[in-house]
Amino acid sequence: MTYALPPLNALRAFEAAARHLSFKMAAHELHVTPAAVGQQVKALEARLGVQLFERLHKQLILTEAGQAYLPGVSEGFRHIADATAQLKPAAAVLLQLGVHGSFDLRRLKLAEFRSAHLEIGLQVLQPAGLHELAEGKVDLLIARGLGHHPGHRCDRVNEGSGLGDWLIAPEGTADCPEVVSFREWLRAAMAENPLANRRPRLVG
DNA sequence: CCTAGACCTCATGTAGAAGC
DNA sequence: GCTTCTACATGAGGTCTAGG
Repeated sequence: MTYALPPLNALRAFEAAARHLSFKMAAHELHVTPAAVGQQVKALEARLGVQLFERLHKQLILTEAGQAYLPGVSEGFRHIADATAQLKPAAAVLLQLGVHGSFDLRRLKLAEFRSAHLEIGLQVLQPAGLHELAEGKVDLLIARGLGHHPGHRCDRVNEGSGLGDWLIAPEGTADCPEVVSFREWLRAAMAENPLANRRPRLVG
């Protein structure tokens, strides 16, 4: 059996834009530009022959057709997400951790973290910096002395010591369960080994 | 009224993949 | 290797709102 489906990227753009009622917010969620979202939605409308949004200035409104279409599309994506979650492979989530060069990884006891969180496949890239985070090469970054970055959540993981080490994660994923788990683990490990960030050491 | 900011549209260019 | 298609980015421009 085949399915007469519109392009899934266009559906994602529509679904995100309909939820936020904003191309800009949808673009932020999907990590593309507003123009890309607008083009995807426009292409979807052309393909369906139905106008899904009413474009007002500084405001986006779902047409009746859009309102009728949205629940089914959202439900479809939810089904896909559920089905994906039910696969439950050994490491359902792959987490790429970037670490600045002078950080001593050995005191973090990552092997214990991996044992405690079998559902998380943790991989480490060192040295890594904001460049790697921006390019998406890493999902999280342990950086030194850098506490504020627009669009990112920065949590200090070793209170009260020098420049400090910060765990930086994109706002969109900062509250994901696996990220929260790692953040808590990191804080606990840093509290247990307060000297972990003071001794530059090459690893590898 | 003027200006800045916000948001979207449109035209154009780029990059990668696929088909020939 | 060339062409086509898809997806996306960039930059200019239009329109509205808010503030001075």
